[in-house]
Amino acid sequence: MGRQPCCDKLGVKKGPWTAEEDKKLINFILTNGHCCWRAVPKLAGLRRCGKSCRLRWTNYLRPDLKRGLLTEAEEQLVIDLHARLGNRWSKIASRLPGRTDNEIKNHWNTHIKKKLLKMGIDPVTHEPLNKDDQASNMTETPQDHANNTTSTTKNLTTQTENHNHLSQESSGSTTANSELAENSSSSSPAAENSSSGDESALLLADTLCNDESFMNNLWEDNSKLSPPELVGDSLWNSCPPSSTTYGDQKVVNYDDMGILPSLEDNCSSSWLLDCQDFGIQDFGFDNCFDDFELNKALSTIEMGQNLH
DNA sequence: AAAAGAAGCAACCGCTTCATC
DNA sequence: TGATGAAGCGGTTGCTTCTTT
Repeated sequence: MGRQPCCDKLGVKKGPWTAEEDKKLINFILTNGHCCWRAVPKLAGLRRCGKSCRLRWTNYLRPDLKRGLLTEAEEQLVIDLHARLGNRWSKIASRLPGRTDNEIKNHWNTHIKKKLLKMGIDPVTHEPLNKDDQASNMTETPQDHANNTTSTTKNLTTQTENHNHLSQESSGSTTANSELAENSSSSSPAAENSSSGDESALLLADTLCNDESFMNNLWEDNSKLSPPELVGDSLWNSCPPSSTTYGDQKVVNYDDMGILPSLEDNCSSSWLLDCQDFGIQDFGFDNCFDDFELNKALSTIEMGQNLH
């Protein structure tokens, strides 16, 4: 006796989801939640596999999803995390709220991979493809340097002093990344390729990267180099992040940065695009938004569309 | 204007992990 | 402790859209 298939293959619809199906799924989940994905299609009146419903919800319908291309900062973070975690897309996605593993995986394969190859960096190992590239990397400007993973790691050592200062003041930030630290100790492709002489530096780099306040600083620098320009991103980057000053160091507050938008921000942008397609009343959300919030969000979307 | 090729992305498949009994 | 089922994950496929010729 083999394992039961996740769904009855007969009569189960495949392929792209229709607006009607989306509507049913959204209505059902928002009303009842998803106690058991296997039961969802039946209860929601969908001829779909539970797995398919879960995927559709997590990758496309979830209210807290962002839309649009990844920003430079997000891309850089993906590269950094990929160097440390490898193809563990869900782990990477968990560090980028509003982004799905599927989205990041697709973006990696279609954009970042090519970018890295163009820069002469092996997207698998995050090492220079050949020695010539390595030599050219040695002559690059500090700004170029900050735009690739290997250089980010190298730069980390130069910022140790600042980091130590910051980590003392921002208590508790390192523990939030315990999993990263755990993973990076052995499974990182970059780490695997490093010589034993670099181990202490890598350990230091790991420690630094595990410190959110430190990464905030890096991100802040990156944002200076390449401010988000996409209209779609402007929806959730429009609010400047607040910051806390530690001595002469300014640390950007994570939750206030565009890269980690609040749930409210997401609800009022990407998710409402779906509402536009269906008509928000169809979701039975009439009570969730007051008129002001709803009109504000919809007008924001319209403005964004007019810019295109 | 049409065809061909490339790129992007949503969705599927099958394996793994985790929880429960 | 092993069997089972549900959910999660990563690789892959295939459709749609865009670009080039």
